[in-house]
Amino acid sequence: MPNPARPSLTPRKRPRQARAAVTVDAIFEATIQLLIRSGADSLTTTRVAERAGVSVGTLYQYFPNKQALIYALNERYLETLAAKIEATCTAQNGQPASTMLKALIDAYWRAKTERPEVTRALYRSVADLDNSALIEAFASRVDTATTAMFASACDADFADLASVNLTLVTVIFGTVRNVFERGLDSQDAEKLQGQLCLMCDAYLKALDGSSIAQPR
Amino acid sequence: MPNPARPSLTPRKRPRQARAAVTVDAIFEATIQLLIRSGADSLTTTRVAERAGVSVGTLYQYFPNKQALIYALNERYLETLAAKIEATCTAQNGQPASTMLKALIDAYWRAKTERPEVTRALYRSVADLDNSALIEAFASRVDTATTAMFASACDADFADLASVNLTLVTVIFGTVRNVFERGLDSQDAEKLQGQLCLMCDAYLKALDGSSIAQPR
Amino acid sequence: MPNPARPSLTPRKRPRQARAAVTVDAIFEATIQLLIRSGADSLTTTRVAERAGVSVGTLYQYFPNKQALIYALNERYLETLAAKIEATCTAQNGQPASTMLKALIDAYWRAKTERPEVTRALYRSVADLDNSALIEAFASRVDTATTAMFASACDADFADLASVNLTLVTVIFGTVRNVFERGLDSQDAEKLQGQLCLMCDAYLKALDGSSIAQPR
Amino acid sequence: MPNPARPSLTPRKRPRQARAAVTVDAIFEATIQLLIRSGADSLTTTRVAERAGVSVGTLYQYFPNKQALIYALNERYLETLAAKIEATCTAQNGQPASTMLKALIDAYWRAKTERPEVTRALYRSVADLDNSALIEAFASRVDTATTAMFASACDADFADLASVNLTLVTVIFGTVRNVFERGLDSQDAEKLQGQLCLMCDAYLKALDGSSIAQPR
DNA sequence: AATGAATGAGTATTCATTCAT
DNA sequence: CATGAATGAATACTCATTCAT
Repeated sequence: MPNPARPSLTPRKRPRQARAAVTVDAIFEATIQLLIRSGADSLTTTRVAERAGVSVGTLYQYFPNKQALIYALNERYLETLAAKIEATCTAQNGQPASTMLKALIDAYWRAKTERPEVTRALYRSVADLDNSALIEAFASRVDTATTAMFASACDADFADLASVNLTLVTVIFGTVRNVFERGLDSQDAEKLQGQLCLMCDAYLKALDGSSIAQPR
Repeated sequence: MPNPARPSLTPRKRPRQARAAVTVDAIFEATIQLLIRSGADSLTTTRVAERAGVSVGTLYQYFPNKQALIYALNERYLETLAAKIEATCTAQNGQPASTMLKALIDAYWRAKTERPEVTRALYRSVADLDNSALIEAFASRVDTATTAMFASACDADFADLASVNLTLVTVIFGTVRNVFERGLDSQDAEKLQGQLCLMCDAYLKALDGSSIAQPR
Repeated sequence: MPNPARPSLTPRKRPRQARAAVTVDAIFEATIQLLIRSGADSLTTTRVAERAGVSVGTLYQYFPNKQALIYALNERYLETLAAKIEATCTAQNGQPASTMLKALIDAYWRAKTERPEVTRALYRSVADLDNSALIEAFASRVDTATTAMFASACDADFADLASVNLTLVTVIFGTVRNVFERGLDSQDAEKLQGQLCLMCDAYLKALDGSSIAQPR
Repeated sequence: MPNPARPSLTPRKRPRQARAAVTVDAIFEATIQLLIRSGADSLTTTRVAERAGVSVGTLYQYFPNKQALIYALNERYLETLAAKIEATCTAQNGQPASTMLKALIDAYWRAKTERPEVTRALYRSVADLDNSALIEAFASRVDTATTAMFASACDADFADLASVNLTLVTVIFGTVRNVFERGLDSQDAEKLQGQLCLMCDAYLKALDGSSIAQPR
């Protein structure tokens, strides 16, 4: 429930006509570019509009304020990301757990590394914004998808699936974030991806022998 | 080599007298408080000075600009954190790897969770700031300490210690960060800490059987 | 009780040093000049500051927002006006009612006509502003002063002093306002002032014969 | 002669068809509503159009600019008011002066009090607008009507009718305005209306005995 | 050393008005 | 005739920083 005191973060109007959609996309793209080049601090609505090739007024027709613009940008980003993860999960239905893990790690890693500057820029922009709602929505979508996937594994049965799922997702996502934070080069990153797979696999196998997960 | 174009981030003068140290501490504390309460966006030097009980002029006697203040704050924070990790690593010398892992995870987790709002505030404030230098210095200190520790493990010999160390540190730090990002409650967090230990342990054991690590 | 939702109208800080007082006075004077020349609509804080010979920032050190500036200006104006009326009332203590009336009308009329453009400018500027609090405070001060004066009249005793006082004050003030509104020339205005005295006098005499006021 | 520099205040086109008249009326009504609710400052053409249920474009078909809209609104208002006063004056032809006075005061008072928020809103909106032309036209119509009325009084002959008329009209109109300005409650207002009648009556009687008015 | 008044460039945001559809 | 997306000049207000006292 958003605090009614603080200004709205919801878009002012949805683009109905084709050209309006183009306008909104241009604004989003311009925002990303500026975020990458100069960071969130020097992001001004005027510059965004300028770069997008529209007037400030137009920008404000679609976003009630600057925060709402950044918010919407993150929303769009997370939505795309969630969709990718969901697709991956669906595709892995019935596979062995180890294959699933590899696929999940790979999909997430790839999505984040595809346009690394975008990832970095958004990681940063998000900072001051109160986007917990977005994060929560994203987390919930992902949880649902990955949980369903792991539940369908042909070679494992998890006693406490929720816990296992939370662990895996948190570790994977966190590791990726930290790779960006430390600015690891792609060689290190690649090696690390492999080690992460290994680690998660080992984790599942360890569970297998414990009281949490039972061999089938 | 710092870019000469961007303003200096180094403090203007070091506090020599006792009361000056008090002043600087008050400024740091005030900054943290404001960061927690209202976020980096509404952090102004005037407000920091006000809350610290000094005049703006005084603040500028110690910090050449706002960035330098935040930079110094993070520096102080990371220094403390690094020191804690180093202490932990030293204390674990010669222990079994599993014990080391547990200790490292616990130490880091505790340091971050002690004053969660501070952690969160700093995670955020850092965003726009170009603090890669800080992060790198911190990472390097930590790497040295943990590498030395793992090398001394009484029950393991790592074929590629650097790789193993990087993996563990990245995974652990990243996981903690993600716990904050998702805003997990303390119950979930605690459970996750246990699972993380389990996972790292399993990782080491898996390495044991592979070509990377050889049993002694 | 001011609505806490709308921005404060109270000054940000009181000028303590002599030069600060000069600054504030310059701002007030500049505001009046601009109000006279171009009206409230085109009054911008930038222009006020410019004309006052200070920076916008300085203006905002003393007034939290534009409204507060106009509010303070009116406050100052009404305070001066109230003081003049109070002085007049005090001076008339014990005089015959007719003399009092003449003095009151004369004092108010003169105060308003002294700098007619200022009067006109303030009449206008007040429009959108919620200055009912100011008006009320002013009215209350005036009521007290005039009531005390009329009560001391050596030749009359009012059965319903409150009512008589309200009538006289409302009629006098209203008439003056309307003179400005219609833009009467000074000849007409002067004649009207005389007629107003006559009318008020006649009113008091009429009351004398009625049940409201008793001859002593 | 209107200043050619300032934008025209005359309507762009007169509504010829019935539905156009409805549109214009809706725009007027919407303007009044917004004026009442939020004041002249936050009155925007977009909002007026929205509330009137038409597009901004349509609004601009009838009014060349925002000022013209407010101007026209006041014009309409003053026209109605003038008509009411003229009707009252005509109806009083040949009556005793005292009756006339009572009728005039009553008519004006009633017209202003009927929709007090409208009165207040228009009193305010007018402020910045250069509507002296409107006021003058209104004053002239009223003067003609009241002068004719008083000239027909069956029981009085005024030596300086113009002066008497100006006095009465100014006092009455001004008093009413001040009642609104001070925000008197209806009880006080009613009492004041009575006292005003009394006062004006007394004024006429006083003139009777002086050199200005001669008994017939 | 400390103070805090003054500065003014810079920013978010609004809104009257136009004009292509 | 009607629409409403686009415009961009204009404005209130902030805040890092300086410097005279």
